[in-house]
Amino acid sequence: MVTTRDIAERLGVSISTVGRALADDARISEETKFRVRQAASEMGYVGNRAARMMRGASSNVVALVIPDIRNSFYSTIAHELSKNMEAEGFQLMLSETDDDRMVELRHLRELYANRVAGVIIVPTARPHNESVKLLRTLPHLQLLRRHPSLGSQWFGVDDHEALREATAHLVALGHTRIAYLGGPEELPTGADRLRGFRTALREGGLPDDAGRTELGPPSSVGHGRQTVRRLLRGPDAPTALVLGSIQLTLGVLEELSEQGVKVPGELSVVGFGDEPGFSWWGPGLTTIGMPIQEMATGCALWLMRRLKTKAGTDDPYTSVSPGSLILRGSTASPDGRTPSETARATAVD
Amino acid sequence: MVTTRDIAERLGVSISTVGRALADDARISEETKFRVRQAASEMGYVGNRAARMMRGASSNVVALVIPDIRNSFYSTIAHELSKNMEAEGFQLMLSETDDDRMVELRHLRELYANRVAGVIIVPTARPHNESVKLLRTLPHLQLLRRHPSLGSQWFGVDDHEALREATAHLVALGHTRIAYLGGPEELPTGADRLRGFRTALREGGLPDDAGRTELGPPSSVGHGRQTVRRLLRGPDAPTALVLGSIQLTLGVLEELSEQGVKVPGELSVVGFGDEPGFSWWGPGLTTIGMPIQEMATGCALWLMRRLKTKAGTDDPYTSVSPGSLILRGSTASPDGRTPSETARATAVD
DNA sequence: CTGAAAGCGCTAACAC
DNA sequence: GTGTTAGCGCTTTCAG
Repeated sequence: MVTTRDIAERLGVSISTVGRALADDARISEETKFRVRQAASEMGYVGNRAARMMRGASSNVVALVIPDIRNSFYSTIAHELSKNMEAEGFQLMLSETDDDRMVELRHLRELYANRVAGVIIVPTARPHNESVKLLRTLPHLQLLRRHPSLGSQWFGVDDHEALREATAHLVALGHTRIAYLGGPEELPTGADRLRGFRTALREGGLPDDAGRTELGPPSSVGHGRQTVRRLLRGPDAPTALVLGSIQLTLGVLEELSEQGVKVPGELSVVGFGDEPGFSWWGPGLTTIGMPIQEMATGCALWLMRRLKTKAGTDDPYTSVSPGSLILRGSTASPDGRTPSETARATAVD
Repeated sequence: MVTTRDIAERLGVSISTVGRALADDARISEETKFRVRQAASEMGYVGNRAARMMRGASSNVVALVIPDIRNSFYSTIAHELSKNMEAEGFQLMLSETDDDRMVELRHLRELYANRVAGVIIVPTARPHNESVKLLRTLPHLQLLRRHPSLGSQWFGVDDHEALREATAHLVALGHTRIAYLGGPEELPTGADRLRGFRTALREGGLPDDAGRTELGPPSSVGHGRQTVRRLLRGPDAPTALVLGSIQLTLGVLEELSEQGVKVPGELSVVGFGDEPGFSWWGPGLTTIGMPIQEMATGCALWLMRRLKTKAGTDDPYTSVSPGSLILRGSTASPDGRTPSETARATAVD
């Protein structure tokens, strides 16, 4: 492991001359700088960041704390962050919580021990008290989910509006028995999406029992499969289904394919997110597209700026990106007409 | 930022006593240990790993260097590593190279500057010379791709056999114009897969011009779309297609869906990898399943052991996991019979 | 059982 | 222009 001292000895100069030369200090002659850089390169010198950090330099590591990287929302975010940060010389640390607050805490402790420069976090439903304390002393940013105790720097999407729009689409088609399958209410996103669903029903003038809600683990494909199977077996089976998470959507699609359920004939479906396979599923999945990429880029740029300018930019900051409903073939009127036929019929009426 | 010194001052003991108490040194009385731990906890003390590293402690960070986390192979690997490492108190650094050797080099420099404990890398086609040097001084492990200059610690899958098996399946069905679309030959995986394809043709007794190979960027969905479009337009359009990368498969599936190509009627297709949507694509995609998860777990365990036991376990190590052909509906004889019909026919013949 | 002191690699006063 | 020195937070001799 070659150090500045090694270079100094070899060149017969002092350690600080080497340090200054490498830092391109104005007081060092060009010739010395050249010799030092030459030697450093030859000897394979790479500065020790641990030592620099002890001298007050800040880390160049930013951590991303998320439930599960296999969820494409999060891998998109990780990619976008990584790309933007690499350009600025930052490295990305990846911490998966599996939505377990104790795992989250252990990660945050490690991140703090490593004195990371910043943290971008999709918090668990109820972060541990110590997690909150740790984050208070670290530049951080919440993503998607927003927990009041973790400050007011937040980048997310308009979950309420997205679900409202998706549900309103089904209401407009004439559905009166609509089910919503999404994450638990204790997650901020889960609560917002559920509210959006209910808002649309209310605005559509539907009675309270028109909507049926099934909440559960948002990242469980299996839970999606089981729930949709149960929903369809019941006596008052819904004629339409709105999803509130990618993984649940994946489970539902698998199950519906396997059972040979006719979509949109027997059931209209609105998915969540827009995965590669969604467009070729059955008649094409009508789904809620989320601007994850844009959000992640914004988030990266904001944090980079925050970290570069030492300034205490701790002002509340909120960025809400809108989702968009992508219309394909999986939704139709309960009587079997397609959306366009319904539109025409409505126009004639 | 609270240090051991702060604790020492508050308790009126020396810094070394605090250090020893926190390290659970045998020479410190239980009472003192208790008081120190109490104070540390109250004051929110978290040890500074940078300082520890300067005293010779090793980092608890392992880096994963991959082309693109959005590729589900890599996100699965990242997840599996993360899960296994968290249990051992390690953190995961994520570095994306975008298959650019200069980006790869910049990442490796940073990783070295941060003195990471180890590196798990899916190398670019031709790593920079300095990258090779850096890796030599760092415990590392190659994943999937294997570059001779980067040592002989490698975890991967049997690409040759996987493609051989997939292609043999098509040959057995009676196809005589088979196309292979995969990554460039300069990637070790690309070369192996291509060889597997050719081996199967040869073993099937097909002439050299039976196989048509299209090599290109393995992670470009768009390239997959364009190539399949071009292939199908030609005069000698193949009757079967084997894919050699996930992203290319995604592109091909999108394009075939969009163009309404009849599968397996007009074209038999064998995909690469097994994504959620592959089972519900058209008639179900026959595809090459890769045991990525098992490989990643093995890889994590191996590296953890290697890092825990300071021992210089630098013996060559190679682990090859076998892929498996998953039969669904996208392959049939060129004359339109399904695989089972062919089997029966063959039996009768 | 506990304290004093040295030193890891680097940077930044403070000399000359 | 360059050298000397101190000190970041921690561990680890070496002394009591």
